Parts: sequence; structure tokens; C-alpha cells
Amino acid sequence: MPATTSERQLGQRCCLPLPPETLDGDTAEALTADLEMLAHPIRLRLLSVLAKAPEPACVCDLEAVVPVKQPTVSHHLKLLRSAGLVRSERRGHWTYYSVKPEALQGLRRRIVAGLDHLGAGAIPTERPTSTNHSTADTHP
Amino acid sequence: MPATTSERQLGQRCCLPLPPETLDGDTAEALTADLEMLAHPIRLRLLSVLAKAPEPACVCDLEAVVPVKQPTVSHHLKLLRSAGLVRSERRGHWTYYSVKPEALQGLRRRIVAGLDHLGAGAIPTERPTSTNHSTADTHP
DNA sequence: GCGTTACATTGAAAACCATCAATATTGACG
DNA sequence: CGTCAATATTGATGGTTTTCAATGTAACGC
Repeated sequence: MPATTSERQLGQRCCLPLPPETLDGDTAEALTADLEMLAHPIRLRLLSVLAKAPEPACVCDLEAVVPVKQPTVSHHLKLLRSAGLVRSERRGHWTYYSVKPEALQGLRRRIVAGLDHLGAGAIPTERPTSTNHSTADTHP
Repeated sequence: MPATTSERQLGQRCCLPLPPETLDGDTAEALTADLEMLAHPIRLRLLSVLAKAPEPACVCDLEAVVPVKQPTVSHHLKLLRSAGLVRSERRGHWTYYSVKPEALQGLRRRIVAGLDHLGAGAIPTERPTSTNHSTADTHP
């Protein structure tokens, strides 16, 4: 371990007093899962249509609304269903899908909470940027 | 157009009066881009740390906080930067990153608006599910 | 039964993403 | 100049996701 020019060494941990209370790994992964489920244009549009439809919609309706083929629609519906966001019900030839409003709401709540927890909440009106701005070394 | 047994045919578009005002393709893709940027645990944690740090953090600080190697940290920081969510500033040996609070807020606003637009907003207190529930055909 | 329709599943191809070792770049210091 | 430390970039690898043609399955009508 070489000599020190100041009170801190290169090649070691630096300045931060280390995070106060940030997202831990598990929370981050849970939030990621929620975000990923929504992060696809087809799924967003399917959810959007289902959420606004006055009654459950059959797959052929949904197919008519997005620019992909039927197996792809089924695939995304399956994902949404396994995430608990929609339910399906068979009537005769058709399978009708509808949203589960509580689930969508829960998802929304978790995501908004996550965003708040990210610091995107309180409107700090631009950071004060503390005085420490010498171009030089020492690295607080 | 062939004969009809009732007022509707199989193999044709079905029941929905077609979407009232749902997300169009472009809106869905824009929202998807926002969601994707957040949908990664490493990026979430980096943002979380940066958002709460009292001053800009150097890469070695960030590296210490997430379970991936330095090139990966740089990679994610680059993504966050090109999305306009963080800024970087070089001081001596180190590169300091900080969030752009307005950008994080804008992101948050867009996502929340998207979620509301998805129907996850108004708490409709469980869908009434209109009377049409015969197991049979005719498919309204 | 047979044919037809709606939807699901399978399986394979393509595109994409994340990760890291190796290497390059930049800046400080002697 | 040369060396070292901090970060960026490159390139290769492995994994996941999206998509669709083909095929399977369930329900209806004849």
C-alpha cells in the first residue's frame, strides 16, 4: 500500500459516505419486474384497450387493434395473465379478456411508490450543488 | 360479403365498437422507451444512489454499490446519460455523475400520465360487467 | 361423424440486451 | 517523457425476448 498525498488514497473507495437509504437489490428487482411487464408497446395497447372496453373483449378484437399476428397476441395475453393483470373467460368459441382493476391499480401504486423512492417525487427545485468545486484533487 | 345467420359473422371482426380513445402506437412506443430505461435493477440502483447523494458521485463510488464490474457500470451510466437523466462532469482523475432532477421528474410525470391513461387511475371500484352473459353465440 | 372457427402451443429464427476481459483514453504527477 | 490511476470503449459471449408458421385443441353446426 503506497504513500498518501492527502488523507485519501487512489484505488480505494472514494467520497460518498455511502448510501443512506436507497433501493436494495430485492426492491430494485421487484420494481424491475413490474416495469418490464409494461415496457412493451403491444402489451401497453392491449391493456389500454381492455381497460377502456365497456365489456370483456375477445382475442379477435384485440388482434384487430395491434400490428402483430394472432400467436403473438396470445403470447402477450398469456404474459399479462400470468402477471395477474388480466383474466380470461371462455364463452362458446371465444375467449374474452378483461382487466383486473385492482391488479392494475396495485401495479400503478408500486410503480409510483418506486418512482417516489427514486427521488423523483419531492420537487427539490434544483440541487443547491454544495461549495466543493475545486478542479483539483483531494476528492472529499 | 356472404350471408349472415344473425347480425354477425364468424371470421369477421367481433364485438367491440372499436377503441374509443386508447394509446396509439407512437404514444405506446414513447412510454415503452421511458419504462425500458428504468426497467433494470442496476440502473434503478444507480439512479437511486445518485438521487439521494448530497453531491455528485464518482464511478468508483457507484461501482461499490452494485454487483457488477466497472465496464458494466459505465455502460449503464452511458445509457442513463444518453436518456438525459444524469449528467457527468470530469474533475481530475474522476468523473462525477449526478441526476438531473427536472429530467427525472419529467420521466415520472410521463409514466404516471401513461399509467392513468391506461385506466389504472380512477379507481372504478370493480367493473359492473354488463348483463350480456349467455354462454351461447351471437357475440354482441 | 365431418368441417369450420377461435384460440393456444410449439419450435425455430432473428433481434436484442447484459456482462466482462481486454484494451484504449485521459489526466495527474514525477 | 514515463507511469499509474480512473474511466470509457471494444468485441466476444451467453442469455432473454419477440415474432411467426405450423400445428394442436376445443367448441359449435350440420
